[in-house]
Amino acid sequence: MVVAGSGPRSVVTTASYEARRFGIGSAMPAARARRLCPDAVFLEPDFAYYRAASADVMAIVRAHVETVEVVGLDEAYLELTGLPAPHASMRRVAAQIRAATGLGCSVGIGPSKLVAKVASDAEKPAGFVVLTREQACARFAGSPPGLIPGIGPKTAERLRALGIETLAKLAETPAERLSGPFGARLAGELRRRARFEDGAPVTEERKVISESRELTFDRDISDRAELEGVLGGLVERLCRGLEAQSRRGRTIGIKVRLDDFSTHTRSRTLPEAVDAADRVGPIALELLRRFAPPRPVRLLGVRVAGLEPASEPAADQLALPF
DNA sequence: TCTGGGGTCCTCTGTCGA
DNA sequence: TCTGTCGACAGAGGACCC
Repeated sequence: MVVAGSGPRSVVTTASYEARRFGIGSAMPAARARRLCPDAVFLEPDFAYYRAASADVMAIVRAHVETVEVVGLDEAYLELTGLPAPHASMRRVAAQIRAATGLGCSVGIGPSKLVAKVASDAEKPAGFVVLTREQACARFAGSPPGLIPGIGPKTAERLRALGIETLAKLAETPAERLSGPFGARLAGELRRRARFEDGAPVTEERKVISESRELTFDRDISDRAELEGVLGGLVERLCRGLEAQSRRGRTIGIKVRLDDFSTHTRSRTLPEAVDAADRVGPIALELLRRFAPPRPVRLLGVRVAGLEPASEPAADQLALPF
């Protein structure tokens, strides 16, 4: 089974383990997935349903653990420090999630978020892996650096070019050798992560700092008026969302992806935060007109950043005469 | 056959005021 | 009064995550 949109440019949201055996994976173009496995059952994603299921799962998790850091729809870090029997607790949580929702989950337990994350990925689906930092180092010594969250395809490729193909090799590579190509900061971070050293706390609150709406067209658009019409619709959608959440922001931005897949952003920061379409719209429009896409456009997006609660009325602010 | 949507964070560069 | 330095901020691009 493959979950993917039906449009000509849709990508795979996820795929069952049976489908993955055909080489199908997340973010792959759906057209390619169809060629790899024409007999697969293709389903349209239903994010409203996933959000509801996610809320059910997270409610169960929160009933057992005080500090929960939710990362996306299907993942969360739980602070287990202080729990009398953390392993037994997590077995109970997993069993309760399955009983209440029919959904399985993978659990990774470790001294840090990094170890826990890699442990939980190690034996999907329905894994239950407990590791110390030292055990993680030993178990994944021969694994490629890309196993570590934060080391993506680009960084992995650059490491490969340096002859670094395993986590053990990365961990023992002198900082000086890495700081040339990666800079001192990233070099240190790469070495630390390769040793599974991570002190990041489990933080309950993830503050939202931007919100956006974007759309990839079924066919590239060159017509200015058509683009401006689409932009207006995106602004309406975005601002309805912002107003519903009582959020507003100071930085208005647009995103344009051209037919050569190059991505361009333009933004402007205002003296005061806004959330209404009649404030955001004209600025987005001006940014688009000024950018004047030099090639057919494949994707158009609009974004409001520097978000703050819209609750404080402007009357609270002192008006200084100039 | 190409490559979504919604986010965060980092880096680099330019500008401006202290 | 002029100049150099530094930090904050804005803007752009890119890597990465689910």
